[in-house]
Amino acid sequence: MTSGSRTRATMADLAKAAGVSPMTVSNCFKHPHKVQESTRKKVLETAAAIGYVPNLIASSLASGNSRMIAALVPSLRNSNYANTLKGLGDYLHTRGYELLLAETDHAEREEKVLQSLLGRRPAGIVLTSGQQHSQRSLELINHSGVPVVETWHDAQPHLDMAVGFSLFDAARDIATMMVRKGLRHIGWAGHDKPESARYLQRQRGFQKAMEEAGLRSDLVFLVPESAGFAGGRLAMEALLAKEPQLQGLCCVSDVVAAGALFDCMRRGWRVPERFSVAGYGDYEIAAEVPPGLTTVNTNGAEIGRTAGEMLLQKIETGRVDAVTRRVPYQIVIRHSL
Amino acid sequence: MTSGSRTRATMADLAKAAGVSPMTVSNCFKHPHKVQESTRKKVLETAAAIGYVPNLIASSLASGNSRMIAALVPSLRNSNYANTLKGLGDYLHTRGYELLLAETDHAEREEKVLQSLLGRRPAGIVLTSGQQHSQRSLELINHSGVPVVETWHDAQPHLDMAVGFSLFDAARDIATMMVRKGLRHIGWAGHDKPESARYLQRQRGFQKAMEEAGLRSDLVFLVPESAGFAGGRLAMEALLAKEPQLQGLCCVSDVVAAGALFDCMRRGWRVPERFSVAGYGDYEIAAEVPPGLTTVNTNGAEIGRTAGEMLLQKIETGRVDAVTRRVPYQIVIRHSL
DNA sequence: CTGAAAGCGCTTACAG
DNA sequence: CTGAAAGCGCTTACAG
Repeated sequence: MTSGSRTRATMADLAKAAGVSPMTVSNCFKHPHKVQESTRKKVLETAAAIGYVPNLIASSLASGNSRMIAALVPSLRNSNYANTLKGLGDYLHTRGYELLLAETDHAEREEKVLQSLLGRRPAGIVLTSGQQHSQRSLELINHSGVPVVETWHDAQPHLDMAVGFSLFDAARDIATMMVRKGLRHIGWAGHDKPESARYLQRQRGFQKAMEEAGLRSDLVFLVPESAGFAGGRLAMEALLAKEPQLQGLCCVSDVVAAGALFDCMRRGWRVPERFSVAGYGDYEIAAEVPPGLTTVNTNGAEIGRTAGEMLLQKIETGRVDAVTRRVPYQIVIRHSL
Repeated sequence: MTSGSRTRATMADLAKAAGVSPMTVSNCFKHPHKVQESTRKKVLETAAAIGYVPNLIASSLASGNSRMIAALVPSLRNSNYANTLKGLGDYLHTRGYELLLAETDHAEREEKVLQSLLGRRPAGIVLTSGQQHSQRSLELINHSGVPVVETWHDAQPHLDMAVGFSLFDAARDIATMMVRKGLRHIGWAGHDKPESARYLQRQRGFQKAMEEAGLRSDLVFLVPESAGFAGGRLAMEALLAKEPQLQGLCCVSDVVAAGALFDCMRRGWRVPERFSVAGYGDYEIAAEVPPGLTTVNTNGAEIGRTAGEMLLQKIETGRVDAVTRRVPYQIVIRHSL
């Protein structure tokens, strides 16, 4: 049942059909108050009757506003980014903007992707910084003059605007919570990706909490990001070898934390009686892996929505209330500590 | 360090700078063979020097091809869809197309989203059918005349083209595998979403395998999709009550299967000696949850890439080799059965 | 409240 | 191989 009229009605067609000029049609959609009630009604009815759908490409070219926001994400598989994209997309939709998406895990590819995206003349760009951006990428964006917001970023923006939360504070808070439970020998399972400031900030937050409590802050083991759940087991093994009295593990992510919980199950250790585990991210698995992972929810959707708000404010008014915004995180208490 | 020249160089600027006509510039990019080597070289160099980025909005309007593919997905959190999007996006990028993304979980919202998207004049549409599409949605698409491919779909396309795999076959194959392991009492943990043919097809595949083996095919329990991992536990409990000798559980998804494995751990049941579990989807968790979940990999990325291929073939040549394509699935053998 | 006209930055037959 | 000209479907001052 494929068919479809290949020639869509244009604004001129609609104008003729409704017996008005094209510009009145345009006003009916863009500035309804400028046109008389009865005229508008007639135009809108005619539009529905002939199935008129405004051509936003022509609109973009004529108005200089594409109403498209380009989003670059390192990976859709990361549910944090997926949430950010959902928060962003939902917000944009309510404002009549569309999402132009590109996934780029490599910095080199990022430049090419950016080139293509920029050709589309997006009204704004959302950078989700799983990685650092190359100098050339920054130049491309800068030269384009398109407003940008960096997400999952808690420092000063590299470019224009930024939204995120304090990775440091969040890690410190949950580590402090372990201390308050009475644990004295606590390890950190991190990732060995030195170029990622994000992981380092979390680790520093953990270490700060240990120092504040007068505890060892060197029970640190870094696993490759690619290890997935297995990273939790690797960290358990390494840190237990270093400190046999280890009572708990504070993890760089829920994936690693879930891996640690699996390892506890394997060992027959009860959680949290025998061993405690803290996660980071509040992924879906956190709620489901027994006995429930205590973790920090970093509110990805809200980060996305905030990024959208900042961008549209900048696009439509030329200015923003604040170039950096923080989105609150929450510690979600379940039963793993 | 925000700046950026708000006024970007146009093709006319570049033409003037390079001392040629705009149309020669256009040809340098679109039909390089039509222009003399030396001329082309000069134009390209000048373009790089002034940082010219072709305006694809103007290009789209003039040529009638937006080179944008609109993709509608029910949820980005589902890693199957995330993979499909990645496969699609990577392919489109190599072909100079961009991805216009929208997430819609509700059929009603889908219509509004479709309206906006269609206004963008996408060259093609990818529908990822987590749900049925409303009559109105189908009409909208049909009326637009834009080529569409439905993904994760194994029957005849509702609209135009479809790409997927046999949900039935995949489920039957993995269930048959359980039978071959010598299991006699096998249950099905499915989802109670009657409108989803997708779940039903898997269930039928399971039941077919049981019938072929002369085993009971009524050990079926449906859990709400929203139950997540907990669904596995619920199904275990219900089916064990129905058949105390239950030896294995064939699951509608890896999430449910992982939940079943968690429940086995909780019970202290060794897998697969005491109990076997089969998954569906090969999500990240399948490889990581002990002892490793045997499951079916449905090749999401390949589905996305194939969708892209079909669409671009249709867009650029006006026809396709086949309106329906299947992407092979694989059974990934680990240790849960 | 309504409209004629120019223009957004490209592409595309059509000539030369 | 190169170019002048019309046109894609809108929006936007500017008049009336």
